Amino acid sequence: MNDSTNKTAGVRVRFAPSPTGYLHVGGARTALFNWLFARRHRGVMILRIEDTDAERNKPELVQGIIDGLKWLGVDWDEGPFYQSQRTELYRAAAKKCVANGNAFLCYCPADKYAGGDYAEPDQPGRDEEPKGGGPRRLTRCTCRDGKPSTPGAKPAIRFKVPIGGTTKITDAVFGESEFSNDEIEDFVLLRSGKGDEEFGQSMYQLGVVVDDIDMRVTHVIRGADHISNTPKQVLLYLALGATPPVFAHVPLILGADKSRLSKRHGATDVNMYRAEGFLPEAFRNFLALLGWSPGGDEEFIRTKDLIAKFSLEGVSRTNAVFDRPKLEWFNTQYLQRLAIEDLLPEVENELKRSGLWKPEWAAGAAPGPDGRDHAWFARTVDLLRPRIRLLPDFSTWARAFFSDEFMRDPAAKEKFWKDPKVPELLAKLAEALGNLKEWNHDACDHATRAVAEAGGVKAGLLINATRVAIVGQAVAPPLFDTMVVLGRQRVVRRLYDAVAAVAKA
RNA sequence: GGCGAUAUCGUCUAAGGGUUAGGACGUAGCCCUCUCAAGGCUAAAAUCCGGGUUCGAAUCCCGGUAUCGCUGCCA
Repeated sequence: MNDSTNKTAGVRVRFAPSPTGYLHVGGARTALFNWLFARRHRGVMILRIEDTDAERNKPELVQGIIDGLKWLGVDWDEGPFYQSQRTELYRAAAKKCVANGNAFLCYCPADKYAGGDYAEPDQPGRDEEPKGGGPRRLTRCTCRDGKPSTPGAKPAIRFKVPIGGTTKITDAVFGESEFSNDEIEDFVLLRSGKGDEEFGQSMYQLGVVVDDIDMRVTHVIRGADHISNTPKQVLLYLALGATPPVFAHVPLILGADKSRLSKRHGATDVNMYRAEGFLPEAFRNFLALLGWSPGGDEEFIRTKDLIAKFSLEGVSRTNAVFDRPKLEWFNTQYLQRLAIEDLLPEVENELKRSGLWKPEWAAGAAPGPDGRDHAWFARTVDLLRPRIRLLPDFSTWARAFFSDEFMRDPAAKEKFWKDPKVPELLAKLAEALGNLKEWNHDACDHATRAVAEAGGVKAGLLINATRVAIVGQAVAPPLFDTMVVLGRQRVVRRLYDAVAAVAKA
């Protein structure tokens, strides 16, 4: 393939999103690959905002992209640079191309060759209009021979693509491919000026190349949708007297139906996964394995190992389907396997968000009036975590552990309070627990089983009924661990409360 | 339509001429068990089709098909 991994000295990569939307999972994956590559080679990661289309860009979206990257843990060493602030650089480069005969002034009307009505990416019309059979666009503009079609109009600058011959591109993941120059149109470098401007903003092809040269980018790692653009860019590098970087195109991420991932496939905005309560490291691990493999059988790969193992050679050439169930599996794995001190801050944030957090649970804080402190918090989270799927479950599913205001699930009552002996048993248990000399797992265990036996029922019946009584749910951690963590007072109180609740019903 | 690329279980992928084609998610069953998870075990499940090359092809070559991308004064 390529000796890209040998050229590790001075690796410089960039992630270059366009603020026309939120941070898409595809973009996030591209950002992650760039970041892993940079960190792997102790190189430099650059963030560049490609906002040269005033019509479509929304500056307020930049913050969302940055938030998404930060959540993902992808940081950068240089930037963010904004292309909208670098206009002069592009104009100078375009003029240089005109001067050295590689570009020309084009006076054609701006919409002369437009392929049709381009709707927003996620709207239905998009894929239908410009498909096959559409209007044939130009490859060679007549203006290149100095024959302006509309003299007097403001010109754009177009690249003068060589007639005949081929342009070869080398890609670290796709290998070599060759494009016939006659298939490459005379693409626009610089938009025509509006008002009293001589020229407008740069087009994509010019902007990337000028910036990648200026920022000394060594490896261009980006989505495979740019493969077809690459020959144009190679031509531009040559015209500007520069050496092309190593290109590494990464396969696209598709939806479950194997079509391009879009909103109708569900969440595509990275920030939605944060909002849903996925752990960033789990998301990162999942994303890293979409289109890349370390070669072996490992799947649970911590970030530092991701960095150590990442290489362009391991990048696949086939598009990958975004498989949400697997993402969820990664999340539960991380929820269970993370060091407890790494998980605690995430849970703290979640409880703060839902208003259940108490300051005495913070590290180093004095215990609250009920004796609960940071150690209690850690024990409780540890007890809860095997059953948690997403962070918000701590606030909803596990609410009874953090608050005395909780509801008992009607279905759970229906299932485990059916037996007419339940109220009497719960009352007896409350009494027995109240008299316990010690409050620990085994003491609770013995007391509970004794009450069940005395009442002539199987222990399981009482245990399940008690679970519903003290946490309100059919599903919770093992009962006696739950009792210990809740504390005697709460357990006894909730048991009597349950007896009353049954009586009322 | 043209050009480019890709094709291994439903999904993510390993195997870069010789393996019973491996692992993971999901699915099904069993074990564990106070619920539900987790965990353990087991099962079903793939080399797009057709030609070559070769003693031998998932792997190399050609054709077909399918899919994806590009084909904008979008990025």
